[in-house]
Amino acid sequence: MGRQPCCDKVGLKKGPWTAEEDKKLINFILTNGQCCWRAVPKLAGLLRCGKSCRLRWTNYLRPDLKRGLLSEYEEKMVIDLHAQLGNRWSKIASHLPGRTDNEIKNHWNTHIKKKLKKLGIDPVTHKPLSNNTTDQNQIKPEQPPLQEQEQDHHESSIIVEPEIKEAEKPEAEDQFMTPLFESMDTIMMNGFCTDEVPILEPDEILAPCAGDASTSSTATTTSSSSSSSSSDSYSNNPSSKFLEDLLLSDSEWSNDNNNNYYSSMALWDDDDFISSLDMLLNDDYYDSDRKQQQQPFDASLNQYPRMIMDSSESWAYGLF
DNA sequence: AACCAGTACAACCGCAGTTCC
DNA sequence: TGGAACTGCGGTTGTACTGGT
Repeated sequence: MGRQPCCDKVGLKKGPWTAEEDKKLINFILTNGQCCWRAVPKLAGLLRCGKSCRLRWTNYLRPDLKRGLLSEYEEKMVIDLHAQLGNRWSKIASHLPGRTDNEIKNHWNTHIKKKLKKLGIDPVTHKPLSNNTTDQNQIKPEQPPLQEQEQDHHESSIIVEPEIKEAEKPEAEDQFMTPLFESMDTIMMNGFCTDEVPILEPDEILAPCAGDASTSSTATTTSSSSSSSSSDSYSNNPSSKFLEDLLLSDSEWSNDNNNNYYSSMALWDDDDFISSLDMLLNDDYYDSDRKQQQQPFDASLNQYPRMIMDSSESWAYGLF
């Protein structure tokens, strides 16, 4: 017997999600938590496969996601991490709270690659492009990309990140930071590391899964098996404490970032999240107060992705 | 106004790893 | 211990949008 396909294919919807589907999914996860994605579409009344639901949730609907372009700081972080980890987007994403692997991957392919090339840096090897030629293929045979080098490490069981003990990660990663970006190093040397910024797990926000709250967090994209220890430590703490700490940090960060990006971080405390979701799930409420809902947000700080947003869809984006 | 090429990003696909029985 | 089920990940595709002509 072959493996059962992830979905029946027949009769299942594909393509862009509608607001109605989003609502159903959010409603379901709100009441049931994240468990058994295969069963989600059936139970939630969606004509989607479980995989599609999971992706929609982790990449788009999760309340702890940041929306908008990556800040300059985040970009540098991505570049630096990419130099160390290669195309392991989920690992990279785990260092950037509120960002998904998909988002980072897209941003890399559409923005960062070009920027690096403009700066004369090979986005694959993270080394200066040859002056003689722009054909990076001529470099490759002599100088394998860091990514490939790391592959070799994997093959010889010398794995960069997985072998780093959780408690040692911040220091350990400092060692791996390349000097490509002095500012990054400076930040790291000053004691800031994204590993110290806990990733807000959905189960810290949402009502716990009826079945097993302890496992619900594993369904998030950013909570890979190597998700930071800090998130673990915070999972036992009230999220209000976490947010308190985080917001304090944010205010400091925003002073260091001209664009005040972090002031727009969409992290919610428990009460706000639930009440706001209830509010937003109610079209009438949201439609009538949409302008008011959006007022606190500076459009320049919340550069939502270009989307088709009619009045029935925009409720979802008010979340972020 | 219409067309077209380039861009950005959501979503899909298929494979690999993990868990469970 | 092996296989099925489930989940996560990275690569790729599809399509809406933008800007130029």
